[in-house]
Amino acid sequence: MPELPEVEVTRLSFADRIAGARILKVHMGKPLRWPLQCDPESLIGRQVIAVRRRGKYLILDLSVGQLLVHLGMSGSLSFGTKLPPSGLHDHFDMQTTQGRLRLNDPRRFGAVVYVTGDSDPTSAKLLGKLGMEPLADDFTLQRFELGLKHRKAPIKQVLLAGNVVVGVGNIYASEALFRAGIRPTRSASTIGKQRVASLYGAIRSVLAQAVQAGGATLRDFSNAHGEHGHFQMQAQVYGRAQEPCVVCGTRIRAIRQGQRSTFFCPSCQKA
DNA sequence: AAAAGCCCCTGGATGC
DNA sequence: TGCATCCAGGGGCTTT
Repeated sequence: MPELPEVEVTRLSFADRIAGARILKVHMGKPLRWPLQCDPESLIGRQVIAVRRRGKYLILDLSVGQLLVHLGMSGSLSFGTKLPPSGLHDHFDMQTTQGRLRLNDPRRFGAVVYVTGDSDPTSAKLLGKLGMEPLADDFTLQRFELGLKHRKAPIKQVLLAGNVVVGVGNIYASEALFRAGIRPTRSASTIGKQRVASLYGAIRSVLAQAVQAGGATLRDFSNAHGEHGHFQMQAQVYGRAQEPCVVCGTRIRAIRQGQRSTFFCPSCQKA
């Protein structure tokens, strides 16, 4: 579920509150996508220094090592001193001196993985091939053009793949392409300079707006305070099959690309 | 190197 | 009410 905005909103909702906390107890529920890679007991006594984000991963820097947290499709984090009793889908529960951090993830595509640091092989495997951070200064139009240059696949799938630019998932890929007026099936390398520039701007502005809106809550996303996002109200094509385009009134169309649904306006996104 | 499929898993909505 | 089917915000892995 969570794309870059939801992960960033989650980070912002607990990073300051957990910073400096000492780990008191760690409990794992059912297996997640990958094992923790360490004895939970060994984390006790370590401090959480800071929470960073890389793509859709959260990185909890500990006094020794790091925890990589991924929310998968259905994961969400809560952090607080008065969380309700642990439930069926709570699969990671970490008590600290400043509150309890909990991952709820019904589908268990998410993960919490311990790594020793940036050079840990597991860290390299998971983070090493990630593309550019869309909201960072070093994500430039020139680098984006270069990234698309040799990609013949449909632009929607190149965005989703995450090896050119990270964080753009199924909702924001459709939204950014709509705002840029580009057909999702268009081969990435054949998009003209002008239109690549539009897409570049659209990716950055859509993601930034979504962070501002607290992310998108389609069914169950909430930040670590338990608050829902409302970007879904600003979605112009995602989930709007058969509804009129907000710009021209043409019916929004839904297609399948690589086992995922894509939404676009056949009139506003002609090429 | 890049592209296309296949899974992992649970639950909600829809249809018969 | 029950049961089958399809769909869902991701992405690593294997095979072309």
